[in-house]
Amino acid sequence: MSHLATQSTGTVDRILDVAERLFAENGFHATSLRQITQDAEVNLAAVNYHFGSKQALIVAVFKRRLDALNSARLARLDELLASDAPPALEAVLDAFVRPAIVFTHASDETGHRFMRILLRAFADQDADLHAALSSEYAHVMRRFAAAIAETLPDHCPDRIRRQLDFIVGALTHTMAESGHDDPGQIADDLVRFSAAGLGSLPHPSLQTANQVGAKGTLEIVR
Amino acid sequence: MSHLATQSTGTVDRILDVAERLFAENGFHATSLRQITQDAEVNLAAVNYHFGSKQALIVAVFKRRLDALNSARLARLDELLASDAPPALEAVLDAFVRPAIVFTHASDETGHRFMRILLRAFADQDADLHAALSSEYAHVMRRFAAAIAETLPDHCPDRIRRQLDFIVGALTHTMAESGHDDPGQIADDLVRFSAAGLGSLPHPSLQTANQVGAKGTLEIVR
DNA sequence: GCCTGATTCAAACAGATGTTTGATAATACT
DNA sequence: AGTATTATCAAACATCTGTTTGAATCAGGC
Repeated sequence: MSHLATQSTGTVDRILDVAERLFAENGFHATSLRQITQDAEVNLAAVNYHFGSKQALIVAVFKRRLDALNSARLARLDELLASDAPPALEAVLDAFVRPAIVFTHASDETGHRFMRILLRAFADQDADLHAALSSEYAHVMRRFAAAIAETLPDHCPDRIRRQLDFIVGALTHTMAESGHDDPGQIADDLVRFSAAGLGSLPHPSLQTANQVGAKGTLEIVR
Repeated sequence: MSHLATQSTGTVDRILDVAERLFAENGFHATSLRQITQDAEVNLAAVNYHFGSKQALIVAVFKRRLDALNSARLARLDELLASDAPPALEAVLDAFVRPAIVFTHASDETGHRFMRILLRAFADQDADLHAALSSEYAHVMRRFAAAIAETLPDHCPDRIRRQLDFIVGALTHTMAESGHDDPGQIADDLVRFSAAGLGSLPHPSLQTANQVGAKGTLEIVR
């Protein structure tokens, strides 16, 4: 018993909040359980009691926020697909990009903090972390890749998915580094930037036999 | 005495090589000096003797490779600017992107390893590291931003610099995550992608008064 | 030869780390 | 009521961390 089965006090939430902040500020390894439990005003043993280990705590911190972000993305995508007309490329990209940007620039610093953790997760190639996240993220990325492929029917889906990696990189980097600029402006720029980039794909008619083996990010974190 | 003043045996080089590998594999904090010195077959105290501290070793690992990469970039940019005709946007972007991609996909795994460290440096917002790198990188980024601004004379330089952040993000992410695909193909795609994105900048004529305060990545690591 | 500086080495230092333990307090159930 | 489960707590566990020390070894100059 012990792990996972509880929903009682604010202890586990307080741990998650403080851990999220400290992970973003100092990194996973550099943040000690004593630091977390002290700031959260809980006992040192509470982390191992409620989560099982430090590693499990890291994963828990991620899943909590990622669920919200991806839900927002998919909600916007569903809304797009519900209408009769096929969605424009810009609209699909906007559904993917804007929720992330908006979340990052939330009034409190929560979003910005979390996005720096996300960038860290890309850097730290932590096997457990990737495994935990891929189960959630894979679904989302597949749906967006499919929606984009539908707006660019002439193009190879693998190629599109590779380009999507560019967008993810630009988005992640921008979210982690950007200051307190106007989030709407940033989202506008990135959507336009990405749409133009995708639109510049050469037509497959003159495509020579090139390998698209492409073990890109898609297979690692989504 | 002690620090920095030596160039004797292969001890310091052996430490740098092993440290670079382990930092890329496990991160800075997760890599211990005992691990490094054991793999390098040198004494534990050698790191503190030759570099002064673990932090100084981290910086040293970076500077060694970054010098080579940025030199290659600037050499290609100079070559471009030397010709009479003003360079095309794609050519400037290529001079920035391709050396990084090629270096990342070097025959040995050195390049790929190092690029994962670089991504880690973006994630870990280490003050000392940023300070050490900015002194070198700032020069390079300023020159490329200027060259790009010259090929897009109508546009606001601040805006261009912000777009350059998108490219850096896409490049860094791609280099850190991409497998053993064809590097030339990746560079081609990214250059075309970036050029199209930059080319889609709206003309300043209809530019409303929007702030471009933009404390982007440029000021942090270059 | 001897001496001087630079380098290596084994050992110890002082602390921080994640995790476990066993007791204690709080809560829920019957 | 009383019993069982859940949660919190202080303390200790074993291990790892970066750094320092002082003696041993090597180099080259005189």
